[in-house]
Parts: sequence; C-alpha cells; structure tokens
Amino acid sequence: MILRIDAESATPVYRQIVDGLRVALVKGDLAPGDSLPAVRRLALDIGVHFNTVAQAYRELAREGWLHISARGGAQVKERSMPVASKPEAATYRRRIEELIAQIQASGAAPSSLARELRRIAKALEGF
Amino acid sequence: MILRIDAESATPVYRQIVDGLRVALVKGDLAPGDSLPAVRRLALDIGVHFNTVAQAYRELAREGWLHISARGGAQVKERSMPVASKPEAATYRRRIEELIAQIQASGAAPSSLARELRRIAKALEGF
DNA sequence: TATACTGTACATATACAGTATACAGAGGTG
DNA sequence: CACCTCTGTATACTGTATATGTACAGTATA
Repeated sequence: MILRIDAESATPVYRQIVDGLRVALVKGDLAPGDSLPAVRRLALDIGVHFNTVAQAYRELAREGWLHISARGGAQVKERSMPVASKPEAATYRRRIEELIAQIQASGAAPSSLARELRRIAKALEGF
Repeated sequence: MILRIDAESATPVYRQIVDGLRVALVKGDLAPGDSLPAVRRLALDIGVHFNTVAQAYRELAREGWLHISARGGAQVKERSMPVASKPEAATYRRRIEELIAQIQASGAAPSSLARELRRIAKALEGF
C-alpha cells in the first residue's frame, strides 16, 4: 500500500487517505474486486488510529468506490466510476487555478509546472 | 473585488479568501502597490465577519504578498513573488494528481479536463 | 483634541479531527 | 452449539480549528 501521510500537513489525515486512494482508483491501480487492507492493518502501516482509516473508507464508500462488509472488509466495487453529472469546465477551473497559483507562489518555475500539466493532460487522453 | 465564497464548501472561508486572492496576485491582477479593500469592507461584500477577512490578510502577509499597516490597510508588496526554494516537480505532482482524480471522480470528461490543463499550461508559458 | 478610519487581541461558541474503548456481525473451528 | 477471531461500527472524549463578538490600539485628518 503506497500511501504517504504527512502529519504536518494542514489537510486532515483521513482526507489524505481518501485523496491518495482515489488517485489509485481513478488510475485503475485499484481495480474492481480488489481488497483494501483492513482498517487496523492500514492504520498500523501509516501510523494513525484505525477509526481514522475507517472514516476514509466510509467516505470512499459514500462516493461509490467501495463496498464494505463485516467479514469481507473494503472491496473496490464493480461500478467504479460514479455516474455523476458531467460538470462544466468552469466548475473546476477555479479549483485548478487556485492550486496552480499556490504551487507557483511556493516558488515553482512556471515552465516546469507547465511541463507537468502537459504530462498529466497527455495521460488523461489515454482514457 | 471578484471573490466568490461558497458557504457550503468544506474548505474554510478564510482559506477560500486566501486562495482567491493568491490567484489574482500570481496572475498580476493584483499588482504591487495596489490596495486591498478594508477588512470590514470586504467582509461586508462577501458576508462574513471582518475578523475572518483579517485572518486571510495576515496569512497572505505571512506569505510575503501583502504589507499591512494601521492606516494604509493591506497593500500588495513590491517584492511579490516570494523567494522560496524551487520545489521539484515530484513535490507537487501528487497534489495535482489528487485534485485531478477528484475532479474526474465527480464525472468530468478526461478530454475536457485535458483541454483545460493544456490551456493553463499555455498560459503559464507566458511568464 | 476629537473623530474616523485602519488592523489587532482575546474570549467564546461551535464544529471538526483524532483517539480510546466497547460493541455487533460474519465466518471458521473445537 | 460455544468459542474464537477476524471484519467494520458506534459512542464518548480531548484537543484543535473556524468564525464571531467585543474591546482595543495605532494613525491620519479636521
């Protein structure tokens, strides 16, 4: 389980878990049918309380990614990608721009940043 | 002052203010020497307490964007872009991927998303 | 000095994050 | 069946973060 948690970060741990797992789910690294580690197991690995992991699992279940059961634990659902409303670009443009501005403000070179964005854009075309 | 606040959002208001202003600062819409609205004024406009705005201003001052004084209020500093350490792409790659995954999960079409990323990348080249 | 404007400081109410602990459900094994 | 062991859940509790109310201090101007 490749999942780095930054205890210093302002974003809460449970959301770091959600974010990290969601990336794996969207990319397909976690495929339908796959089992996730038990909450106590993952909690031990990343050094938090198991309830914090459980909260993250519940959030992903709420989003439709996981199916949680008493014995089987958390499993990736067959119907992975939720059937949400297709949002307009304007809806998420601001959020991307805010993140980019934040990264730029931290001193990242615009050219390097642009390269990274193109790389991700290219990867997206594969879908 | 174009600054939309979403009271429903999970991200706290003061950080929405910081994020929104930082975009304007990085883009240059807020240039060195410009004065920001008084805390009570902006607070009235967006419908929050002025202390919440003050907290946002202090955060941006801490980042080196603003100079705050008793009479002059908050002004954009000459030395806008902070002299931070140039972070490696790997440092922020994960954060971008997390945001993109989140947007994808909400149902955004990858092609539309890729187009948006390229647009931002192109804009970055201008710097 | 009086006034009117800036941002600041501090106490408070409330919500959120993380943990400890006890619990309930499901399946295996004596 | 009784028991054990594994799963996630529920509740209570502590500390932190957010937003506000109120009082204050600094600064320019009439």
